[in-house]
Amino acid sequence: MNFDQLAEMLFPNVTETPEDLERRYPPRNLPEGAKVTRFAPSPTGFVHFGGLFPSTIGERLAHQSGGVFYLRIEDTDAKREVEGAAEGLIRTLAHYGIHFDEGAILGADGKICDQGAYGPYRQSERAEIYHVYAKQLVKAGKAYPVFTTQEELDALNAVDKKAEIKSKNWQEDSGNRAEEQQKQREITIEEVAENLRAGNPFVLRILADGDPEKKIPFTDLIKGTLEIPENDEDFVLLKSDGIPTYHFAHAVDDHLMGTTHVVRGEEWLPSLAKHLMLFRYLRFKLPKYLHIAQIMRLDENGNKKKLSKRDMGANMDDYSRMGYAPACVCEYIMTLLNSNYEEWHAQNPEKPYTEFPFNIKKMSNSGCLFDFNKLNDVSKNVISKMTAEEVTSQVTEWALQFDPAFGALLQNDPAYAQTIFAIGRGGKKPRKDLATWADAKGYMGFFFDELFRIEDQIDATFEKTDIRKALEEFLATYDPADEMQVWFDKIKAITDKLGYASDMKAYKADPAAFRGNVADVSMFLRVAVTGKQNAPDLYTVMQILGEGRVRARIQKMIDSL
RNA sequence: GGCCCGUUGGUCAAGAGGUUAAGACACCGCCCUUUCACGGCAGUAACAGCAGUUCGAUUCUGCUACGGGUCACCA
Repeated sequence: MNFDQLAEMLFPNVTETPEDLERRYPPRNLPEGAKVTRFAPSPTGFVHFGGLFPSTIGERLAHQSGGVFYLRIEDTDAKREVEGAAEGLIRTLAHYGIHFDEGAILGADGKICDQGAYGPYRQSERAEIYHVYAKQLVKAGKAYPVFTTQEELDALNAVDKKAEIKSKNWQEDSGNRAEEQQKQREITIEEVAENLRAGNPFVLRILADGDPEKKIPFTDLIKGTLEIPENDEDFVLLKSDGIPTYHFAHAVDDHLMGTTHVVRGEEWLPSLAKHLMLFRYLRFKLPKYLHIAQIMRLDENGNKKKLSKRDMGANMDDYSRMGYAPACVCEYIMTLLNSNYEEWHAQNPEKPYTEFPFNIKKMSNSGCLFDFNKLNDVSKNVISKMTAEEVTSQVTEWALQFDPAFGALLQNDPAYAQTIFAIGRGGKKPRKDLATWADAKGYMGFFFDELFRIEDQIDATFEKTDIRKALEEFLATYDPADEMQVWFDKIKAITDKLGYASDMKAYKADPAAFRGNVADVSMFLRVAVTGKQNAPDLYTVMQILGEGRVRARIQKMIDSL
């Protein structure tokens, strides 16, 4: 077989050589130790939690080392592509603080465009580049074409690939594959010529020289030393439409774009042998690999499952809807990424997570389960440190989008809203009640007459006449100008008048001696004023509500008794 | 089924041939407190199993079990 002749027949239009490309995309001029990483999604939908994860790692590695973080769109499968997905991806990532130095970016017109010297950054636009290397491989006798007729191709596209694989008999399959592969390798130059004349499409397959009985030692930066069986499968490099498969595009792109560290999910581990083979055939320097463990969830039977697209917590847009602040989600991701992050954060409470010395060695090599409890806790801590102003504007922004009626109330009187969110904020022991913006309504809704209603009842064990008397007495002596202590002393006085205990210690010593205590009287007032048994400090609440609202609500409660 | 990866409390995890096997979340109790939240203090709870190496193994080796991933002209 004359490989030069074959290469010319298959790629007559390719005139460039790999050397030309090397010149066009020279090595990057970066300081020692600078890492070049990328996020390389296929535009098939929204950003997945499992996608934000590796992109955060890539971003940290690059920017922490003074390197480059770029975005490459892997749109080599036109069948699965979703319109606008790439744009959405970029927007969502930016929302979570993931910004790219180069690659596919969002132009002023909201459309994708390229920025940087190593483009194009959309694989669909790089066909000629791949073909240069494809031709080289054919010339070297490392790749060969396999022809199919159009009818066969249509039939192939028609079947559900996944269903077919599942129903396959594995043992039978492995024997057949080697046989069929051998037959395809033996194609003659005449057969190629004939097929090309007939206009039959072909795929380009690699000529695998591996022996799966032999193991290649390989060091993954997260997994450590692994043993990879050599690849003996003549996998597809170019599909019949001339577009490369992931494997081929990965080798060519990450080489030309100068990627130093490939961060991707561990589901790629089984195809690593293919990539090692490609880099060897193409004489490319192998990048470092970080194969990260999957994010899991618990299924109905209590087994761990890969967090899939349909699961709650998978789509990053879900977090926006649920009211999680991006800063909280990022913080949570950091706790999952590096086990010593929380410790560092405790010691450096004021520093942003971007200053954390992210360390590959501290990354888990087993999967982790998504934990809303932990996310909520992290969120409460993050939000408790925000200023009232910040919380007000974020809650308002969230509510306007997802709870317009509530949003309108907040927007109507921003100063009032801010006073509400200032409760317990600041100081050494800030209130930690909000985990999401959506929680705000439940805690604070009663401040608005439109949302106020009696949610918790006063315990039926108390005499209605006691309640009425307490509330009436309070109205009689209530003066909003009172200092807190004066205000509470008045409540104590009412308590004593009722024959309740104003001294909690005395009450606890002998509960039977009293009909109730000052906490009970406070509870009457709290339910009347807030509609709830649990609320922030009642004095503060009354101060914010103002005399009119306080009196009206208490009167309404008296009337209802 | 083959191949690959993994397995420390309910969850995330530190650790390393000799430790009372950290810490965080969750849960529970107590204290503080007029309720809630916060805060403080304590508590329940773990090295998947079996062999081997060793004076000693959760840590090293092997096997088993379990979990996950993968086996496309998808990425």
